[in-house]
Amino acid sequence: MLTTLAQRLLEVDAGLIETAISEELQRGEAVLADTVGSETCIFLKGLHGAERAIAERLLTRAGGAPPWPAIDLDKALPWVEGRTGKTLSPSQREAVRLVLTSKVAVMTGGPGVGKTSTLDTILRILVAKGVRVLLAAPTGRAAKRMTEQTGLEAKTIHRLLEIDPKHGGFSRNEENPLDCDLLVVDETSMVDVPLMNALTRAVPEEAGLLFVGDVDQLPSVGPGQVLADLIGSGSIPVARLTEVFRQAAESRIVVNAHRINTGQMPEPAPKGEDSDFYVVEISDPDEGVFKLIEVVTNRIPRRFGLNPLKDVQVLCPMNRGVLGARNLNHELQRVLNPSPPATVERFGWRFSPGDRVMETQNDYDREVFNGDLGTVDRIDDDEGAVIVNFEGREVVYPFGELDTLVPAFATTIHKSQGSEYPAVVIPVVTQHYQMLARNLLYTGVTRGKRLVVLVGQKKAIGIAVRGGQMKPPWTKLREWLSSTRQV
DNA sequence: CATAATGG
Repeated sequence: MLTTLAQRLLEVDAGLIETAISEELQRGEAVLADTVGSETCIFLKGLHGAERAIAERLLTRAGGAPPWPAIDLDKALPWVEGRTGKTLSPSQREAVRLVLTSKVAVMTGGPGVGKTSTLDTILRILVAKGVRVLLAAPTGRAAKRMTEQTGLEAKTIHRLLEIDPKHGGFSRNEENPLDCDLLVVDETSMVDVPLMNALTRAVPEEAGLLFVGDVDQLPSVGPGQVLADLIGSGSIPVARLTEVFRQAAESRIVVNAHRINTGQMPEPAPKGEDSDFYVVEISDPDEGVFKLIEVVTNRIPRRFGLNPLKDVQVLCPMNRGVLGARNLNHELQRVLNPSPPATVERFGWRFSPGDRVMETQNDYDREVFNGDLGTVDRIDDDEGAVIVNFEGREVVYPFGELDTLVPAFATTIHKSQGSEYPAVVIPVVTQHYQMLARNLLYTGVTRGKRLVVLVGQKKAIGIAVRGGQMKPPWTKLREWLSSTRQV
């Protein structure tokens, strides 16, 4: 893909490009993948230069003291607990202490470990001390959720940095830095090198930085693995939250998420025992489609009383293939909403009352964000619009504006990042070979709150758990951060 | 050979 895209872009021989790329790699400069418009293109740029700049800025700051005065936690913690009515665990308190004494810090942990309440405590203390805090996240939904959870306004990183498409960059930079004492970034695992470069450029040197996220989730699709490198470098203080509060410790979901992370096959509960984690074995993809539909439409509703239209989410490693999100959307729509009273066909999809749908772009006017799930309420022919219900709120989509709406009976694991569902069904077959990886399966499995069902080939699950096809790391951020070559 | 995000 690299070479074909580069070839199309540069109109040169593929062999030449391969040579150029390997030479760049030899020299310690690498290839940077970036996007222009909707096309992913490859540019030969100094990716490592960007990583070095990030490392230098972070190391300079990490060496300094935070801009807020020392905080007496023996007083501050009881004060917060009195207001929230929540008591923090010892590991959460330690995380609060570490973050409040560090100018640059990382807070990481999986779902249910209390990242949110720990962050809330940190923010309450700092805001009460008059510290100017800014909050940001890489996606619109994550920013919206952060706003709801903290009661403070959070923006997408792009909006915070005031993206300026005309000049192809951000208005916020060294010359026009953000006005804050601390910038908190949530869902940092989704931030890639170019965005982190822009972000660190725009943070004033005196200000602190806190990166929150789950390292075990999928890395950014764009270049780099920024959060993993920040943690792996050993040069930045890391608060790791591991104790799981949300689900009982004996939850098979939690146990198996951990097993997947450590390269072990997920283990179903002993036969006959109640569980929240199941594996339905299949021999080939076509049988998989049949069994998956059976699981979603019959077995889960009957055994767990869950509604397949609302509670069950199918999460696929990819869009393509019979067990891809695209095909399963058609199949599930056919079975779950067989004879709707009305139908509108647009952009290759059918929309009917009862359909589960997803918005795929942030719409700040209608307050609907990329990844938000809704249900088609009705089709208004007079108005020429589809009316979609998002969590009790009616949103009107004129027929001509349905291009950002897609059926959501099935979606990709990538798109599910940052969402949770009562039940999750994940097809895993060797057809998904290119995508099979630990963090992909981990991310999918940890989206399920009450029930997870893998419909797959044992061989494919094995490939994923063993790490799939490992790509050589092209990035050097970790090395830049670890090295003593500080400015 | 596949995954995804941003905004006016």
